[in-house]
Amino acid sequence: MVTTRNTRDDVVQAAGRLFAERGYHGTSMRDLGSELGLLGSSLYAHVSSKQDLLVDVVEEGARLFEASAQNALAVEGTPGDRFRALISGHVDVVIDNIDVARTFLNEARMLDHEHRSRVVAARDAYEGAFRTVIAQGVSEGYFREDIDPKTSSIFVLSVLNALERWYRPDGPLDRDALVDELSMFAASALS
Amino acid sequence: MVTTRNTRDDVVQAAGRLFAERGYHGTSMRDLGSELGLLGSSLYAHVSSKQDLLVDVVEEGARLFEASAQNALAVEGTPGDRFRALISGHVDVVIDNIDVARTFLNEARMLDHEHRSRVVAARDAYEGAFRTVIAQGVSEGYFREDIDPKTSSIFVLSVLNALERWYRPDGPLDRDALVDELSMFAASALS
DNA sequence: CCGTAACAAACGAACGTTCGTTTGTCTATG
DNA sequence: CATAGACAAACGAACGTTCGTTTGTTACGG
Repeated sequence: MVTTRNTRDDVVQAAGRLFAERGYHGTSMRDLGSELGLLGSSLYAHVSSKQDLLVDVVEEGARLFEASAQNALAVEGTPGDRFRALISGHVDVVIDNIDVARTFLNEARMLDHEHRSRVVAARDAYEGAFRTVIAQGVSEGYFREDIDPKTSSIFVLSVLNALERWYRPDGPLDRDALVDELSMFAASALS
Repeated sequence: MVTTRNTRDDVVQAAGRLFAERGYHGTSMRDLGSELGLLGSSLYAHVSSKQDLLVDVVEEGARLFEASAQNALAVEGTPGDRFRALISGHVDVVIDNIDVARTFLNEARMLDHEHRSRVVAARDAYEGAFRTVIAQGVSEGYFREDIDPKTSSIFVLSVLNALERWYRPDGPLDRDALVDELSMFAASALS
């Protein structure tokens, strides 16, 4: 008989899964316990509060997106290369961490003011990376001159963030096809 | 002193506002009562359950989007004209009924199976309208030949649905500017 | 190598609070 | 005067969390 014991990371991961599926307020500590074969009360051996779990999941999401943006901004080559790196990195973050990404995108507003403003700042910085690269693309002639980097970055991020809503691992588009389709769509929109 | 009494529509409208802001599970009947200057229990003079309120709001959303799609499909002229009508109608629905739209887009999954599958069907039909018009555009030479109407409709709807997340009535883009920017972006992406 | 102390993980009961909802009563309006 | 709207009290269930305790594993001194 294999009695696997749970670690804190198991709890955080399961929390991400349930928060993504049912929402933060739609998930009870007893729900979360059941998911791990535990009582709700047993979770407090690993975490200090339910809010704490949300903080952990959302901050991991913020870290993942931030790292992806930093990586893309450092890509040498044309603005088009960096633009594609932003898209490729975003796709990787979402499909490799779908629960974290969904919780980050949908449940961050349930955080208290302090933590939420940290997340808002992270999101603004992430959008700033897109704006920067798009502005580079405009000034270097890769994109149309009449596009507004601010508005365009919102539109492009809209398409990327929606991935969380419809992507299925067993769907017809694998990672590479997804990046191709998204890059083509977004690049065409700006060219 | 004007003590306006509340009607059922007042309750549904306030429910839409709170569901949009805090989510269905993040809104209590006492919260909703406070919003109207009532006790939570007083709401039961108007509705039979909290779930009922969600059904009302979400179904109104479904009706609004469906009507908009029907209207756009009936537009005479080029596929480009119908495509712009789809976008224009979507923008109108969202900015004129922001709370209903947000609840429809984000809280429909909290419905029980029966009602949710009705909403999923409505959403599929709405996406179908986009797919149809895009396919017309491809076969009549308005859009690129190598685009997939199914994938493209998802991408275009991603941009439109995200409007709910960042649109502010006092923002720099008014309705017409919004329709212009979105139509330009989407049409460029497909051309 | 054995025995024991320390520890982390989980239990199960209970806490106070909030939840959605029901009930019976009052009040104002048409 | 009938009725719809609101009140206020109360219901049982569920909530997040705490508590004292038990269990299984790990580390170490003799």
